[in-house]
Amino acid sequence: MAKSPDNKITDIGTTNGKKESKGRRRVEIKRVEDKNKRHVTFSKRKRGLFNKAAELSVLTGAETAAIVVSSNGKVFCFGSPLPDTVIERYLSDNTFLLPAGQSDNHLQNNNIHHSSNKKQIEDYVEASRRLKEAKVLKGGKKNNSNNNGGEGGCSYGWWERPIGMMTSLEELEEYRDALYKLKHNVEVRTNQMIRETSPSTHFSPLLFMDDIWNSPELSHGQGFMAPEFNFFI
Amino acid sequence: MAKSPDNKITDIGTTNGKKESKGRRRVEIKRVEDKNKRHVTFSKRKRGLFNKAAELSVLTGAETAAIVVSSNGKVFCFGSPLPDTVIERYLSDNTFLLPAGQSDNHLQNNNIHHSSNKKQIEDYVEASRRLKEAKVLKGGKKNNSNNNGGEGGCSYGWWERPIGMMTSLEELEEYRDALYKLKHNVEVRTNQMIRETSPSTHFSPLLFMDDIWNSPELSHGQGFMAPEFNFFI
DNA sequence: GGCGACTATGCATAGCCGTT
DNA sequence: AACGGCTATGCATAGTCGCC
Repeated sequence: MAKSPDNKITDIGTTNGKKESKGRRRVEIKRVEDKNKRHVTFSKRKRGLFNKAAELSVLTGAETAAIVVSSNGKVFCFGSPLPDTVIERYLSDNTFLLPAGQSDNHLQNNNIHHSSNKKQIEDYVEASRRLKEAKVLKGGKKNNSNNNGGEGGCSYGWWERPIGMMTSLEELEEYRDALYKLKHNVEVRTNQMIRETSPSTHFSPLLFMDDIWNSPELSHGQGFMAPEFNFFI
Repeated sequence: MAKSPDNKITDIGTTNGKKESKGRRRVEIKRVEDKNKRHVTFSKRKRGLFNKAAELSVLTGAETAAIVVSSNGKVFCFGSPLPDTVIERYLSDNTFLLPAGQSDNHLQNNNIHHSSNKKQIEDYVEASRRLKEAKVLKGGKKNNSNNNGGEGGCSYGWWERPIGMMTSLEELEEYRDALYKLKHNVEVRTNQMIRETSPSTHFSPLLFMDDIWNSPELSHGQGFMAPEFNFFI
């Protein structure tokens, strides 16, 4: 066990303890206020993130992409096939269930969520950390639904949440029923359209996607990284 | 252990076999051949990747998104604001795609767009975006105080809206397929919940594959995870 | 003061095992 | 055959120092 016996995670800054070593110290997951340190952290961790993405890709054969936008608005990306390839994949597989409403007018879009999101994600990461710690300290069986998280209210509507976040059976069943209706609706409409238009001649919604996948010039590149990566690490 | 002079991940294979232990062992970064192990690695590392992305976001205030597509084709994603938000940022940052390049570091970033595919990709992205917008999942009854400013006040369920606005057959079919997937997701989840229904109306320990990420207590909707996340991991 | 290099350490995770 | 949990360990990285 690497941890010291008096592993008190919460008091890193030892009140009167010895001055710690020069090594890595535990850091709270909240915004780093010092601008300099923040930038360094950004660089280091961005690199680490991309590395992880690359490794995951190689190890498991998964396609991975990571996008990072610095607080200055600079965009960095990594993708195992090309970032765009993976993103296309995401968009095509995920056209449903997304909160949507993210308009196409880039920066203009002043989604109110954005600002409040920061705080929430901080809370959430912090809470997850505390949960993990609690588990470690207790060392016993997992203590689910413990009060670590503290805060309650979800600020997202239930319809915006992934299925896994729907906690009541009623919600799920209601949702399922709604989907049945919608499915039926769509099916009827689709068939109607098929009848109205032409036979099944033009069935290639994602044709060009395949073109991209199979393009030899694109597939040999393993893990693409934006050039910026090289000088803003 | 002393630091190795070169810690690039590519030199990992150098080490000769060391002693065996139960702890983590050095692993070469190459495809894991054993299917089971590969799956486990995928799950663990995907989780780690998302965690890193979240932390980076909190620490530095950056926007981050990560997309992972398993070798089975299942799509998982995380985004600090919503994944789509970050992706939009990324996509709209590709200003160099436009006739008048302006971005500083041009580069062929992930520029696969020079080919004839470019237009197609753009069209596709645009189409999927429109499709997504058509599916704005808003206006459900249920709670939610948090009236997100978007376009909230639809008194009818979203599934009751006319779908006549979808003008192309492709869109409809894609939509239908998406619904099938989603329906399946919901069904599986519902059944799972019914099976697990416990006296204590609260969260079942088995409820979420990734307790940290999906726990309603902890995630508040920030750091959005794709629904598919629930049945693969 | 930004950038690299270094160092000590926190954290992620490979392998295993017990449950479901 | 997926999942949660454990343990030991590799790896990432916070802080520091030295150089530009």
